[in-house]
Amino acid sequence: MYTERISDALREAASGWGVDDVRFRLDRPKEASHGDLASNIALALAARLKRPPRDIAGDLARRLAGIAGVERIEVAGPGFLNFFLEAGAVGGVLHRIVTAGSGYGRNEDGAGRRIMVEFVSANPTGPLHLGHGRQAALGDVIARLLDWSGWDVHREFYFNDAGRQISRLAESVRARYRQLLGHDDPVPEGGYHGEYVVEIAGAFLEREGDRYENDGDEAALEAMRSFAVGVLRDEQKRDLAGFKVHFDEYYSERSLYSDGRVKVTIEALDATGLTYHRDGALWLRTTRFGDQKDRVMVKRDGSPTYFLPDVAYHMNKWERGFHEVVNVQGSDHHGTVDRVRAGLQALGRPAGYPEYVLHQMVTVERGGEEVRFSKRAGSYTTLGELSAEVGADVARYFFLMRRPEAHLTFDLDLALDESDKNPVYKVKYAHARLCRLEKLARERGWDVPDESSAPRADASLLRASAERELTKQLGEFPGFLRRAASGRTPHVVCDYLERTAGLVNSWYQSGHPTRNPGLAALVEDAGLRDARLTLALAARTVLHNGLAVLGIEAPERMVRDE
RNA sequence: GCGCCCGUAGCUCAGCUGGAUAGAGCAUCGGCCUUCUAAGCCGAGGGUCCCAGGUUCGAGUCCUGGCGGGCGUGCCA
Repeated sequence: MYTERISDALREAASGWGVDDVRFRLDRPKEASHGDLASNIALALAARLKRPPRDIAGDLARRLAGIAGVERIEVAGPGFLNFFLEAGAVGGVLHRIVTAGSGYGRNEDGAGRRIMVEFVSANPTGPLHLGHGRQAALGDVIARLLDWSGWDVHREFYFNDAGRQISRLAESVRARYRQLLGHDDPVPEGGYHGEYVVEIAGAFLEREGDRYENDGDEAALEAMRSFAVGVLRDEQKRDLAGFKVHFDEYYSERSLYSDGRVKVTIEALDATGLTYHRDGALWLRTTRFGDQKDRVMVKRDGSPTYFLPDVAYHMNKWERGFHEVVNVQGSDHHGTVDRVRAGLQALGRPAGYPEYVLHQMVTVERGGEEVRFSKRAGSYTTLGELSAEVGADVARYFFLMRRPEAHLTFDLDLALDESDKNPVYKVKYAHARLCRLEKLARERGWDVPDESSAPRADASLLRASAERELTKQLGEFPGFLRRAASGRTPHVVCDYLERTAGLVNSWYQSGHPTRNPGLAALVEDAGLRDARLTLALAARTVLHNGLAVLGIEAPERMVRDE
C-alpha cells in the first residue's frame, strides 16, 4: 500500500540522517489542496537536525520523487510534505477491500491471546435500566472490536446473588406476598418498591400457594430469594437477548463463598503480612499500592467486606488464564478500582490488572425534559422497554456514539424518530442504496463485479473528487477499527461510519443520472461502470463490516413505514 | 478537604501519538426529485475551544493555578 511505502521511505531517509526514532504523522489532510497525504516529518526532524524544516522537506521531496504511485510532492507552509497520488495508486485499495470482503478491517494485534470482557454484571434485584444498556452496548462492542483485532474473547457477567441487597429483595417479596394475602405488611426500609416485585410475589403465590403466609423463618425467605433471583435473571437475559447481547458465562458471587475462594483469599492476603487488626476489624494496607486509605477486609462481625469477593473473583479470572481483563462499569464504581487492584497487587498480580472502562451515567430526555428514573422508587425506563420501543439497533447505536467517559443524554424523541434525523438510518440507508445500485445493474443485464471479478476493474478510472475522497476514506477503515479496539472506544466506529455514509451519499448524488450523467455509476461504458460498481461494492463492504462490529444490521433495502 | 471524570457552535457531541483556515448531527435560512430510494445532496449563517499563566516553530490537545458540573471518598453493595 502506498501509505506504508511512503512512510517506510520517510523513516529510511530520517535513519540516513542518523535519526531512528522520529515520530511523525502521515495522514489525509482536511484540505484537498494539501494533497492526498501529508506529513509533518520535516517539522519533527528540524530540532534534531538543527536545520530549517523547509530545507529538510525539500531534500525529502527530491529524494522520494520517483516513488511508485506518487505523482508529485509539494513542500508547503512551515515545512509540510504534501503527496499527490496517481489515481491507480489510490484505487488499488478497492481491490484489497473486495478481496478481503467480510474480513476487511480485521487485524492480528491480539495474536489469538485470551481476553475477558466483563460487563453489565447487574444485581438480580430488578430489571436492567438504561445505564445497563449503555454498559451492555459498550461491553459487547468492545468484545467485538477485540475479536476483530485477533483476540480470543470471553464475555462474562458477574451477578451478585449474595449480600444485603438480595436479602432486601427477598424481604420485599415477602411483604408483597403477605399483602396479596390480605395483610398490611409494609415494604421494608431500603427495600424494593417496584411494581415488578408485586408481580414476582404474585407468581410465587400462584406457584406455592399460601403455605408461607405465616412462615417468617429463613427457609421461607430463602425460597422467595431464589425464586425472585431466578425470575429477575431470566428477565435480564431476555432483555439482553433482545438487545443482541450474549454472554459466554454467568459467574455467581455466591459461588465464591460456597467454594471457599473468599476464605482462601483472606488467608492469602493475611499471609502477605500486609494486614493488621484495628478496632476489632482486619485491615489491608492498600495504601501501599496507591489507594487513598487502608481498607477493612474483614468486619468486626467477622464477615468480609464487599471488595474481598471482588479480589477473589479476579484471582479466579487470572487462574482461568485471563491475564488480560477489561471490566466495563459505571463511573460510580471508580472508588473501588484502586482497592481491588491493591488487593490483587498484594497477591502478586501486576499493577494494571484488571483494566477498567468506566462510563458516565445516562440521562433520558423526552420532549426536551429529563425523565427521572429510580430503581428503588419503582419508576422505570428499562432496557427491555427501550429495545421494544426504538429497536435494538437504534438503541445500541445511541449508547455507543459518545465516548465512554462523556455523559450521555439519550434523546428518546430522536431515537424514536424514524425519519431523517436519526444517524443510524443515514448509515443503513447508504448501505441499502449501494445494494440497490447493484440490483439495478443486474436488472439491466450487466455483469456486476463481485469478490473475484472486481479486482480486474480499472480503478485508475476513478478520477472525480467524490470518487477519490470516498476511496481514501474506505482505505482508512482498518486503522479506525484498530484505534477503536486499542482505546476501547466504540464511538470511533460510529464517527467513522457517519462520515463514510456522508461520502457515499455525496458520491451518489454527484452522479445523479439527470443532472450529471457523466458521473453516474450505471453508465454504458463497461470499464467505467465496473470501476464505479467496484467502488460501490467496496463501500458496501466497509459499511457492512462497520455495522457488524457494532452489532447492527446492514439492510439491503430500507422500508419506510409511512 | 482529598481523588477520578467532564467543560468545544443555540442543543447533543467528535477532534487519533501537539500540526495548516476547529468539525459533524440536530435546530435556523436558501437551493436541488421526468431516469440509481429526497430516510438524500449542495450552500449560508452561527465559536473568548470555561478563565489565567507557562512550554513550543506551532496548543482545543501538554504543564501549573483557578472557576463550574458529575461521581467517589462506609466495618453499604
